[in-house]
Amino acid sequence: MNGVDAKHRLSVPAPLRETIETRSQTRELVLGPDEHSPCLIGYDITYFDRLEARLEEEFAADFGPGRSRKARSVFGATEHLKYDETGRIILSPLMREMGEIGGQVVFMGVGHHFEIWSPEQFLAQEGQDPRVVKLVTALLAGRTQ
Amino acid sequence: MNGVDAKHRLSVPAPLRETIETRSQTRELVLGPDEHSPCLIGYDITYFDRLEARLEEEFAADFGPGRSRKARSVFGATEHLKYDETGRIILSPLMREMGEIGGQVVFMGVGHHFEIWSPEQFLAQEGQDPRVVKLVTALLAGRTQ
DNA sequence: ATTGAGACCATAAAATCCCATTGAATACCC
DNA sequence: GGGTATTCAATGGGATTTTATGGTCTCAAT
Repeated sequence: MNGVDAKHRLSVPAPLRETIETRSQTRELVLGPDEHSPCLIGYDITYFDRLEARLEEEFAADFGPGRSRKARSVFGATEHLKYDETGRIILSPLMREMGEIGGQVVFMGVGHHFEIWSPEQFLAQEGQDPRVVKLVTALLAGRTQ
Repeated sequence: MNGVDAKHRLSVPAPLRETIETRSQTRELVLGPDEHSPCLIGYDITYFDRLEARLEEEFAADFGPGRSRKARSVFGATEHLKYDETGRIILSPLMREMGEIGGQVVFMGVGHHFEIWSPEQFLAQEGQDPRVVKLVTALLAGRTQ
């Protein structure tokens, strides 16, 4: 679990930075609101390209309102963030609001991308896996890492 | 049976390391709590990739909430750990807690992945194979192999 | 002036590396 | 075969590096 300080800075966990950098060769990530849950999702820019390609594939020559709607939902509220060698990003007020983010967050890898959760918000969700609930509960209780 | 030292280091058995390295070409493994038993499960990253692929296959173009929930349950409580040439990993407090791990552990291969048990926890489970119980009992009593 | 972003330096804790020791299993030699 | 070297796995301890995070300073925009 990582803290968000008074300047809204947030350290991206080093292992995550490593995969981002090996995948994309940049110190850059894309953040946005999740479609279904009160959390943020993040990924490296190569995955961003994949999302674009998927949209292209799905709609092809169709430039109707459906495409626009989908594009807005996928890309509309995203931000591209660079982090320096100390690995911190700055969360904008919008991101903090959309992710319901307070003073602490949990990074959760979910395969191709990752999620950023407020631990309290995570535990408030129905139907989470009990193992992950246990993990987040332990994090909240201060049993570290 | 291997010990967990004061720095929470744990030697991964050499034969297991060998299979991990031939399978994945890395000195890296994924650890997480088991779904049903109080133990940890571990696997190499090629198996991790397979889990990812299976998720992709199962949900395909479906990006609904079910997919997110499944991804969180599969990947959410896992850690990727590297080990050096001496073959040791560091067990985080959370992993020790979720695997009910104390000062000693038993590695148990179960096909494409392996399990890490506290010997006491293992013996406390109902319905274990008597031969394995005998083995773990012997290990606990100090009779090696 | 105030605010916030961004660069930079500082620090405590934790992870990682490196070297040394033990001890068991195997190879070797007479 | 019996005894002895040799290898390699597991582990202990210290030194070193990395990480997460706090603080300061500058600059630009408001």
